[in-house]
Amino acid sequence: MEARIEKIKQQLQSQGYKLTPQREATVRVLLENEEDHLSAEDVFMLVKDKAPEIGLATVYRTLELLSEMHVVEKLNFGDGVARYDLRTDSNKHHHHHLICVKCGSMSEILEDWLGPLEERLEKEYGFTVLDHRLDFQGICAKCRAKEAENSTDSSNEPA
Amino acid sequence: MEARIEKIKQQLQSQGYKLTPQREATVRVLLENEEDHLSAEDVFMLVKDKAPEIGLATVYRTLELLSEMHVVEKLNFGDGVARYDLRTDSNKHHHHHLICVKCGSMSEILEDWLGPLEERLEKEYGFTVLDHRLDFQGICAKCRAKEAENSTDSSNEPA
DNA sequence: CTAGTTGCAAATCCTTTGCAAACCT
DNA sequence: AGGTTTGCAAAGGATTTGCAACTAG
Repeated sequence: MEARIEKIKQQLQSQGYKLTPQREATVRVLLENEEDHLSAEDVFMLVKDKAPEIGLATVYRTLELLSEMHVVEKLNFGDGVARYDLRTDSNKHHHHHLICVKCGSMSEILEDWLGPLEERLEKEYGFTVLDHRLDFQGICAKCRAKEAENSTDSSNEPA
Repeated sequence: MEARIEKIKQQLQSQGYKLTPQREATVRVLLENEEDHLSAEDVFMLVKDKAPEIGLATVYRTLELLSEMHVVEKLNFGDGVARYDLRTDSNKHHHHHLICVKCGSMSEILEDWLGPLEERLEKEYGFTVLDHRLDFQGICAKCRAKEAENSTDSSNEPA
């Protein structure tokens, strides 16, 4: 973990930016919550534990800076808040989301199923893919099970 | 076109809603701009030509209503504004976007390349797919050509 | 030192909401 | 006539920005 912070520090400094305590605290929060998709507000809450005097604006500024430097990726699901993910490596972060419209849960498929499609885009459309986002909205296994037990079966064909 | 409006009118009425002149004007704007992904503000501007007295709030309310009725689809790219697309049919609207990070242009691939993936999700994850969104970010053919002519070639490997 | 950075509060942007008046069916 | 819908303006939530004070390198 210290190594990753050091690396980020280098990246910042190479662009003339400083790794302030606030920024370091923010990065640590992101490192400690790599599995989640934290919103700026989430990050703010968590950072305040480490550095209570930090302001929300600073968190926003830091996240934006890190985003520009491709240290984090700014994600956007349909819920009106931006979410931030630490990038695994400096380049690709290909994963897919399964968003359940019933319970709001979100899981990930980390496999990259899109390689072949990207090749087609390159060939058929002349489009160079830098990144992609694939979100599936639907009903998760858990909610489906719940539905099945509650009502015997009366949802699919109201016609 | 009149037929499609009539159909939407029916849908509204079947739920106890009315097709008011403002709503009709809004739907007409959407029909006349099916190719675009209009924001609420865009729609508002265009509707004002037909019905100058309309308010922005009404446009928002209408779009939300149409969205709930699955007449339009509310799209969300990362730019802080919701965009609205008329649905081609009442159920599936599977298309993919190619968003160019250089010029901001967006084109669509209407083919549905994801059928097989959705089957895998159903089988391997027990996840029922209702809808999906696949966005590719990258560089479009036009910008790539422009890049190639401007600089001879010096962008890929800064290391 | 001194340019980059911070915290606060005010400002902005998009979207939603309260309410009385106006309207469709 | 009665519930819906409208327009306005004010409220709301997320994010940004101005600015004087502060600090990392």
